[in-house]
Amino acid sequence: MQDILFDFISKYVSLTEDEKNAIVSLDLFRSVEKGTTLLKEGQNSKDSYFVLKGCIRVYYIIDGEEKTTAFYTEMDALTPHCVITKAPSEYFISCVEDSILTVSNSDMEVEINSKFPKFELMCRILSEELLAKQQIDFDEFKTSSPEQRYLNLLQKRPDLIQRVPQHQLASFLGIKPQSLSRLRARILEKKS
Amino acid sequence: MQDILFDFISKYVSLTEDEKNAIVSLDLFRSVEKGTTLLKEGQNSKDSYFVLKGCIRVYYIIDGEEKTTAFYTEMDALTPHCVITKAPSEYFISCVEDSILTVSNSDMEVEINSKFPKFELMCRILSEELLAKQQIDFDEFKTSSPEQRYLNLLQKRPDLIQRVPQHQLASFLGIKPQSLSRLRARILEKKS
DNA sequence: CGTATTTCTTAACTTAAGTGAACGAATTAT
DNA sequence: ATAATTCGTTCACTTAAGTTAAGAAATACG
Repeated sequence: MQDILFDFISKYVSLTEDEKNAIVSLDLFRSVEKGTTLLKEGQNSKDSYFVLKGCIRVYYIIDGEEKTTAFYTEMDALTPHCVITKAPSEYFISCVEDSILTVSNSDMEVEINSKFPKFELMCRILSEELLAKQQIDFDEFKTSSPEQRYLNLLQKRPDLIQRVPQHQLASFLGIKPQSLSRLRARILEKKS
Repeated sequence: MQDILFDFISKYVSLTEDEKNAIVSLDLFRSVEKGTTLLKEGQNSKDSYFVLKGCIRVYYIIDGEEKTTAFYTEMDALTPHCVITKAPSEYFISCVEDSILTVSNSDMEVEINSKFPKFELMCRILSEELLAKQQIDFDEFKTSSPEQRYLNLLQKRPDLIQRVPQHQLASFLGIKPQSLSRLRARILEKKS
């Protein structure tokens, strides 16, 4: 399981055995059950996550309704907004499936980063990359219709459509569950 | 003018006079005329921008139509996607107004970052912050209607609505110019 | 195993966005 | 200065998403 983490890190920097051991000794690995809430609205957590296996989601509760805005699966890293701003969280994070994660505290990260400049470098490259990637995702979202967004998702993350409940997918696509059902029926119609 | 840049930097790290001089000696400042194209689709630029004064925009040309997805104004930093991925740009960047920018080459940045670890730290903090901020923007976009998005923009960036052409604003809000006109008329109606 | 709950789909109706066209106003080019 | 183009708004019409409600399917749970 640890290998997944080191495979991921190796895309950015190369680690010595000592450095790898330093990471392992932090004891970051956690198994979490489907349905577990990792972060609640209003909380002031310092934890960041990296998904080794499974799926977690970010959602808001607006007017009593759950609005899912993001899914994180294998090899995805998530630093919640509240960790950066040190303000209470505006959203929830919970497990869509039984998952294995690393959970790292931001104090811990500051310490590691100052001890190993290599991590600082990795974090910079990683967040620049994530920022650029997310910009493209946002641009695609803005410039396409719900139907195009669904077809796009089908191309880029086909697994999500299988493993995630429809009503969560719907808000992820910026529409209502009923509209997603209808839209899918429409697409099937067109194909035939 | 330089002070704006140093004010910005001081939010993240504090610089010595030597370090400030090192930056000034890079000769990053550029005046650009309204309408100037800074980056074209297909180009492989290494330049990043920081807006000291004015406004620049990111837009795609999709089926012959301009789709504006982002505006950068005073104190905003923009590293184009192609600089990160080293692939040809998918979008254009141009000046909405006469502007004063800093333009920095990524080779230059690598050099500075290795010379002054402080910059590395600043870049990491900055991109983490931008990533978090953009995530919230994306979430708000997903969870609200065009009308709510317009009202939200009116709150958060009222200047944009004044200084930017309507048809560019429209695609920024994910709709057509005609829909933006109608939506604004609808809001005025409601108020009275 | 069966009941309760949640989830997904369908349908009818409402509301808002997309489309194509027209027109005046503003901007730009010559 | 004038012509040409671009821009913003309005309108009528089309299409798709929101809403409300109902029923079927899947899932959770005692």
